[in-house]
Amino acid sequence: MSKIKIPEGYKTTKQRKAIIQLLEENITPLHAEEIYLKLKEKGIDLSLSTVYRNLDMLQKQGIVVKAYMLNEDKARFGLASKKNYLVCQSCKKIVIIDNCPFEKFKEELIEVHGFDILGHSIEVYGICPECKEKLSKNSESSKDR
Amino acid sequence: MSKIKIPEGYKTTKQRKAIIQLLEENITPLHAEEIYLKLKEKGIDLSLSTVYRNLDMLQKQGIVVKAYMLNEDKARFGLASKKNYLVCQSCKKIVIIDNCPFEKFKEELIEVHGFDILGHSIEVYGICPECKEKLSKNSESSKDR
DNA sequence: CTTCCTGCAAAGAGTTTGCATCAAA
DNA sequence: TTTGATGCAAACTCTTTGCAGGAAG
Repeated sequence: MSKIKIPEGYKTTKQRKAIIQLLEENITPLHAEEIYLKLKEKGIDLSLSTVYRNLDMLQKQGIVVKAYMLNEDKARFGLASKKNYLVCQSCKKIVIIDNCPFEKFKEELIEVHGFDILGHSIEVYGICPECKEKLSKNSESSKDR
Repeated sequence: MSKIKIPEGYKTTKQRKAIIQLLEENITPLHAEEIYLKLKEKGIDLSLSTVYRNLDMLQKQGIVVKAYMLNEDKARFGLASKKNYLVCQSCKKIVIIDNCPFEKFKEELIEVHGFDILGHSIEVYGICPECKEKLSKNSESSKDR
């Protein structure tokens, strides 16, 4: 059951429903082609251009956000509600930052620069606990205890 | 006089020097083509592929950062030292955030998620004071005083 | 002189678009 | 029915690459 509703004036097609559902299931923003392939695997019949056209529409409706990650040249698409996240540079796992502390910072920016703040995006790169453990094991065994 | 030095093993060509200098002069990260055109205007003879090749090298050396801005599909390139900024959505002016408050937040993330933090990027979108003023004038005059 | 750099043109990759067909309302 | 959505293939845009000539060390 999808929480996101298809906007007024747009038809409910199985491709569109599937794309939205997939975005809801995935915390990680996906490449257009990943969306296409994952849905194909699930037995949904669609084309890459349908994926792009739907993502474009959803972006214009403010439902989807398009973002480029560090050292990548393909756009990723995710739900607008999932915007601030941590990325593990080793396994690429993504962890959403729920209580974005940016709100506090906002006031400061408004004071100092006089900007009206409309929005923001934060990307943080690091190593997740699981990978940290694996990596330290490897370095220990290479030291041969 | 350029603060950035050309890395060891790379030759000092006029194109390379000019690209680095241009990046130093501009707070705003530039598109590859903008760099190409601006340098052409200054009378420097270069090609677009030279721009790309140099930016690529500088990025691998950690001197330059490649970033995509919201609603843009072309990469922008700026010096790595100029990473956190405010962007005016109206005039596209960029203001660098000097004292990034992220450091405080980092501790919190490490505690909550157990990530080792390697780096981060913050983009903030808003309207700068100048544009705000212009925009409010326009809406007043449209109200006809 | 040797090595690296450049310009040009061609190739590549991701994304967008036109058109005929198809399905939702 | 009417209107919007889809699939396909072609077109486009940005970026990368191969190669021969040229400049820096």
